[in-house]
Amino acid sequence: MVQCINAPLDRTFAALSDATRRGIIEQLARADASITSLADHFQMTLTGMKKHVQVLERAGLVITQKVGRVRTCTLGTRSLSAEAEWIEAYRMLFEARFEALDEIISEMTQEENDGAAGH
Amino acid sequence: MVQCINAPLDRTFAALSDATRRGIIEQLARADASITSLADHFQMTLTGMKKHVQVLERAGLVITQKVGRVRTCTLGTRSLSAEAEWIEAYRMLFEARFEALDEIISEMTQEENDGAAGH
DNA sequence: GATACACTGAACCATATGGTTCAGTGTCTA
DNA sequence: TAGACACTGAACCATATGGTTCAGTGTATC
Repeated sequence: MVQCINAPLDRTFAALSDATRRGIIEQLARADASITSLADHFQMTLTGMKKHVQVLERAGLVITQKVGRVRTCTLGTRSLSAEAEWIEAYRMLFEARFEALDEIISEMTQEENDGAAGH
Repeated sequence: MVQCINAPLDRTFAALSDATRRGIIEQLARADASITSLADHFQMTLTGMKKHVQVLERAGLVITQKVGRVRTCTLGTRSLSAEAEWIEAYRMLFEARFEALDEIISEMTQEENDGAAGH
């Protein structure tokens, strides 16, 4: 196996693959919130919301703390740097391919011009 | 519902949440490959590999073309810009929170200093 | 102390995911 | 034309996901 098995990356991308969870993150970026208020906002049962929050928590994107009977959700301490890095690396590869293509094209153009000069 | 339902974002993040699929992308960044060669590289059945490639294809990350009996997989035309933007927006929110925290802390320090000066 | 509130856990359901095997179909190649 | 090769599709399996209901447990509040 060549590919690196990176469970945190797995979990984070999986956590981000759901619109509700991305919405929760956007919501928490504005202000901390309880499970109840989030469930209310996303029109979902408490239990359903708790599951989403757990997924986000496992991915390190959200931190929760229970005080009294209220569990407050806060944006986590991770800045998604590993994920940003992966995507950035991909984009660089992607750009590199186009640059390579550009090179090939310019080489071809060069050859064409040389060929034209030769005639 | 406030959150934006963004199916492409869903599909891309879901596609990236699997280490094998990230490996396939890395592999295709080096060179185009057939289903067979990918299946071989990742020690998986052809059928299994085809499913992974289909997931990547649906997410627009990979393009495939069948010539003769060989289906060749190429890196897609998408540069993951929407995904990079989402993550960047998140990181800005994240940083903003720390800046706000910094402000609060500096305000607190200011007050402390003022208090010390008052004594 | 009764009642309402906020969450929790178990159980259930439908569907998706990640993999397999097996039986084709179509394409090279000797 | 026979055989090998590359893929495809259906069927199956175990597990995960995204949701629900229902029955608690613990905490505020009147």
